[in-house]
Amino acid sequence: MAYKRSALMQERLADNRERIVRAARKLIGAGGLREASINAVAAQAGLSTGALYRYFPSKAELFVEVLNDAVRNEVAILDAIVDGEGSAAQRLRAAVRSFAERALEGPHLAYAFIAEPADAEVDAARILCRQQFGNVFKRVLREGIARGEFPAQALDVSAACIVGAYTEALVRPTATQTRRGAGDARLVAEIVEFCARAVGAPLDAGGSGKHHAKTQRTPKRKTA
Amino acid sequence: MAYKRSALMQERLADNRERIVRAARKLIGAGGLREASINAVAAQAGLSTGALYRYFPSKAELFVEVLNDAVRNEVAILDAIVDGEGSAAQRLRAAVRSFAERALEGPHLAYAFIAEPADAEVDAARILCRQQFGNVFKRVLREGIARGEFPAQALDVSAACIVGAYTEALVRPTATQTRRGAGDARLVAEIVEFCARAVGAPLDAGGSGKHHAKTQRTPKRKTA
DNA sequence: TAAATTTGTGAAAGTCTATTCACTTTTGTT
DNA sequence: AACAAAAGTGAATAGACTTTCACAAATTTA
Repeated sequence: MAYKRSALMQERLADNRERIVRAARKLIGAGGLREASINAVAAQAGLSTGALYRYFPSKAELFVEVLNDAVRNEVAILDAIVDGEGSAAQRLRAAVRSFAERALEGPHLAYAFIAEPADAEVDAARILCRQQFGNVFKRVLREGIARGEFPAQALDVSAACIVGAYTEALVRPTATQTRRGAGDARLVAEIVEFCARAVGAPLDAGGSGKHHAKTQRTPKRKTA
Repeated sequence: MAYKRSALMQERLADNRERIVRAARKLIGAGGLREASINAVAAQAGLSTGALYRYFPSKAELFVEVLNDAVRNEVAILDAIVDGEGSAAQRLRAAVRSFAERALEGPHLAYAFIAEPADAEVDAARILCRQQFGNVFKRVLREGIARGEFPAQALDVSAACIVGAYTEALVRPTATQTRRGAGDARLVAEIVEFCARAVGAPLDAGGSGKHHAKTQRTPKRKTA
């Protein structure tokens, strides 16, 4: 009779797949794509190299999945912020801050996902991801402009500039091995204000942008 | 008696070296680091692979030299603009515009130099280069703030954001295979205004930033 | 428990490219 | 011209990977 996977087996397979993805994400987060060789990923996941190929046809496809997972998660968070309460300026600030804070938690991951190139295949996926980030910002911008909060501007250019601005500002210190923790809050605050000014948002009601009511709490990265 | 290189030979060797560097730059410009294999560079330079190693000890060192050459050239241009006439805001705009325009001429080159990672060695060199770009912008910012043209802000963060903003805005369309030429002027103008607003510069006297006096002509990339 | 089928293993094969090196050609000295 | 030294060649080497595959272990059916 035909072979049928038991429920338990189903679960174990799904679990393996999950563990592979997580292993890859962890390694990328720790040391960029450079550190995430197939062997390393397999070892980290507690499987043999060969087994990996039962779950993913190639390294590239594995990475694309890792990328998409992470971005889906990220975009969901940003979406929630952008579709939330408050003025467009407030929401824009909250979105930038949220993204920046999480990026600082896993700098290599952010870098790998936004900038570090790999196969053509992965690159293609990444471009779509960047656009997804851009789209979130475009939404707030469009709304802010419609409401008269921001001056008229090219949405796509501004959105791309925002993504680029904080990417660079976040990645540079990473590369320079700057000590973590200390100046992070200030760094994030400055990036937020840079972006706010850039889109022509009015000054933050709370003052200089350093000590103001925390309108939106930044959720932690999903762990499940 | 000891071997002594004739003047003619000296010249030819120097010429070869130069040709290798140019070949590498050309290939990188055409298709990024990916396309610039040692074999390809050698062929493009009209030499054998082996010969290349008489001029450079490794691929990484060759790339570092290409990078430094290009950046030195670029920074010199920006320096001239930043140390020139006019308000800080005008000079900042001119610098961003100049950089953006030249980057659009060789998009892959700009990308490879600013973002595309390679060996640790090349990466290290690139970080220094980015800082050099950042320093130029920091100078205008500091001056503008001192003069009361711009509000107080973290120089290093703003400078990094500027570099990041136009990098992303310039690179994204490249990756997306957008048609060149048509929207370029608009793209550059929008990026310039984004950065100007971001540092808190007053509105451009010339209006929306699209049709205004060309205060500073952008020099072409050096060809010699 | 035996046969059938799927899953897991890890050494070996395949791939891609930087680097080397035995050899040829060219250049400089006597 | 004859010899020494340097520059140039490109096939072979080398190393770091991904990917495969013959085989072992585990799981499902009868």
